[in-house]
Amino acid sequence: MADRWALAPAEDGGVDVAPLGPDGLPAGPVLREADPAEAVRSRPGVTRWVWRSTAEVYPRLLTTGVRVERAYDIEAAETLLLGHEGRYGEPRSAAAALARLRGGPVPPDPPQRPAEPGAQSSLFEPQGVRLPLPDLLAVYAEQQRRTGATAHPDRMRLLTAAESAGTLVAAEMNRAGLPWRADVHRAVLHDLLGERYAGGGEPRRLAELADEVSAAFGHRVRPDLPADVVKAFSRAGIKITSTRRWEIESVDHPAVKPLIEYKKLYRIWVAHGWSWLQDWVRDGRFRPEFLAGGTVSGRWVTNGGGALQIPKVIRRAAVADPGWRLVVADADQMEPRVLAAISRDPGLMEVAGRESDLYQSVSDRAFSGDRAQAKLAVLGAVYGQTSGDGLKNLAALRRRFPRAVAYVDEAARAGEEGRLVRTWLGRTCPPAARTTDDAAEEAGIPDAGEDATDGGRPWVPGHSSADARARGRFARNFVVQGSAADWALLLLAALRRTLSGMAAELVFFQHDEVIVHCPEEEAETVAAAIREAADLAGRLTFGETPVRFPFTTAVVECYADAK
DNA sequence: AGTTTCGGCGCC
DNA sequence: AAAGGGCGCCGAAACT
Repeated sequence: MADRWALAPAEDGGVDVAPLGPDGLPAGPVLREADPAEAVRSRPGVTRWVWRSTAEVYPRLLTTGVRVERAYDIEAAETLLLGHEGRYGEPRSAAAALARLRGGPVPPDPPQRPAEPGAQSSLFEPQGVRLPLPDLLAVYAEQQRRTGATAHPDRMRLLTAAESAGTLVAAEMNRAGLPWRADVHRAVLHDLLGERYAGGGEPRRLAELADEVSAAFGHRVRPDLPADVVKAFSRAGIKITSTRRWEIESVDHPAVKPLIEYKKLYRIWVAHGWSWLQDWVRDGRFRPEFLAGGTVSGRWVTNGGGALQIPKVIRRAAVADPGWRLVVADADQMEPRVLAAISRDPGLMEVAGRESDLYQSVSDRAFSGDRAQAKLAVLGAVYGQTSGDGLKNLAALRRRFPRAVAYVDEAARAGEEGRLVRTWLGRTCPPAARTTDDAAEEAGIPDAGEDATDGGRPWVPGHSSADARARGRFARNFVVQGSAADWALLLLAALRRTLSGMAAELVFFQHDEVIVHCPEEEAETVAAAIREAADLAGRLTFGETPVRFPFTTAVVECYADAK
């Protein structure tokens, strides 16, 4: 039996399936199956299912307990391929890809569905435009051809496979949910915010803090209204341009302390308070909807629930089931390790080849042991800091790690000039909006796989506009953040494979952090599996380099105890 | 009245 | 010490 099959839902609730040959072309007749789950279950030898969209097919399979080993998500691949071809903005549905292939009118992508609190059903609504299997196969064959036409077909194949694996993990995590104790959450809220008053107004503690702020100003001020606060400070003879915390903190006024406390608690109340609990927690699970590849950099997003922004104090409510544990693992100093791997800077690779604290090692070499300065310098280089101490420290970083800094400088320059910038595997940063004439004269695309350095000559944002500089910072950050996202996908894929025979489940993923929910006796195996997956992902993503990707792993009952 | 943008802050 | 990159979320403000 072919190890690769294609699958497309049919209009009668069944599915069409067809075997594919090694070349990706159909290797047998299209078969109609009445039961989608049975169609998959009865073909255990299939190692990769090719389908339009994991979100269309997989949630339903999971409800019947059917999992697949690998997938190829045609629409995820289309997004990556269009980006790589410099065609960001073109519709990326399979139907659009077919229209481009056949020369018909290209349908626009359907509008994104907004988040619906608690609507698990949304996972089972048809998403996007269904395509008959033969059409799907035509699009797939064309994608294979386009993949082969990229500068590094092997990397692009790895990227589309990794992104597809990500869609499987996301669907499985959406189904599993993060173990969540509503009673603990309520206790935390009561502890922080006090009693709720009838009528849905502010809880007691917020009302008290608002009164304190008003008392400090000598008149009624609503701390949740920035305009009100700016006006109140102005009346008190203090000029502020915003009510951001860092700006207010430097002000000497008795209203500052209760105001900052108010803002902190207000945030928890509106974003992760009682209504959040009502909306997003059911049956002991927090169920956000993870969306793999939701951003151009490849980072995931969640639809609803703010799952990637859970405040630390609220993590107290994420508690393993009785007899189970949470294995919480986050990558140590991911950004500089990724920068070392993509820039191939010898000094930084050597430092990143150790598992010990990388910022400490960098500071020993370039900052006389001042770890905080070293960290700021590295993050400043990655984020494109333009002023302050970070800039000064950047010079020290550049002296010791010239190739690493030159690498992000070159990405920034390319971004400013509107050229395409790619991650190591070929995920591509959208260039600034420009005319098709501009696009036509594109040449010399910098590629993470090429030597992109220029001898370490500092790059300075010269006479470019503020807009161009912003694009430069975006591109500078993209090569690191995007390559990190690529690596994280490979990590998830490897970990998912290891866990497939166990009771353990991946339940959370946040850029450089994973949580696995597992029986206590599996915890150490899981922790080891994460470490192995991280190193495997490093080798697969970036090739053979000395760079290591260590994790800090904690086996806990409660998420809040992990750090 | 309904929709979009803004300000601010949470996480990485 | 200063205010760089990404995202989502909420209510208020600013619109149509």
